[in-house]
Amino acid sequence: MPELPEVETLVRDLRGLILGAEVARVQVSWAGAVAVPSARRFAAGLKGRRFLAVSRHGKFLQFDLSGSRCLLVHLRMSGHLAVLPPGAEPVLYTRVTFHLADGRRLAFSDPRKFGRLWLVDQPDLVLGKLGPDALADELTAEAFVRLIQAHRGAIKPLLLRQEVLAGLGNIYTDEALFRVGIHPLRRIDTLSAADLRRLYGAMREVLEQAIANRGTTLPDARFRDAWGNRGDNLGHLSVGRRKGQACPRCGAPLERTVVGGRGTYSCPACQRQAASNCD
DNA sequence: CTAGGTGCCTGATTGC
DNA sequence: TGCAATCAGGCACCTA
Repeated sequence: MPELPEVETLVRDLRGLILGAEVARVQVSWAGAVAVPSARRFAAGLKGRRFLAVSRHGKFLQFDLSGSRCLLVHLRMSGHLAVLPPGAEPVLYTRVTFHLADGRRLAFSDPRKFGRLWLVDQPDLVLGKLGPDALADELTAEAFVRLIQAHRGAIKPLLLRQEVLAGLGNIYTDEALFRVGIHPLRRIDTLSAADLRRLYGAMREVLEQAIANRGTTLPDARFRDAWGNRGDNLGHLSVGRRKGQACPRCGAPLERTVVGGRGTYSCPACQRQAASNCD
């Protein structure tokens, strides 16, 4: 499931591949993939545009196009983008194909059909609801502490809310909480500012390490970079998908629970529930 | 406000 | 063995 590091990996790859390229024609194979506008207007509106910039906001990819238009892509669960050389076999589950003027294709594939694309004049119409990006320079440790302390309830579900903090998903949230020994259900009001500063540091480390490793490709997942290669970060996960295996810090068997409806991996010894949750 | 549920989807996994 | 039921999961949306 692409989270911030996987999206960043794709952004960096695509930047090198398609900047300056012109869209000759767009083929929408599944109209549901286009959120805004209609599939027909989406295809027509992209024709003849050039890719001027590629960036990322949380898990959204942003492609700035000539003519002051903007293509936004969210991969959700199983979406992917790949640049195919002329004559390459089509990718399975391709939903939208951008035929480039130089003969290559940018293919958006998505078996689960959760991913969406937008063609807009103002990206803020879609991105404006997002909280600060988890790796943004402006998100200092102090800003992070204030951001978290503005909310109540359990820490993990809050970290997953994109309108609060953009970019974290299930895997890296679990990793960051493990690194600082905080239980996923720990109530925010029981965490000190020092706890939250440490969580901030762990979050940035986990994300930056995953980007350096070109993302995490889970055994049963499909994430690939723009070249079709798997990410190398799987072996660097401490708890993710390691139910029953030994905690890398204390050796206790790691457990899988459900928090906020999401599979959650943690160490029952290193990440104890706060006492205040039990009174 | 937060918590908890449902629907969207389909490949993989589980159950009988 | 084989088929059907269930699960996973990001996000929007709904209700309590």
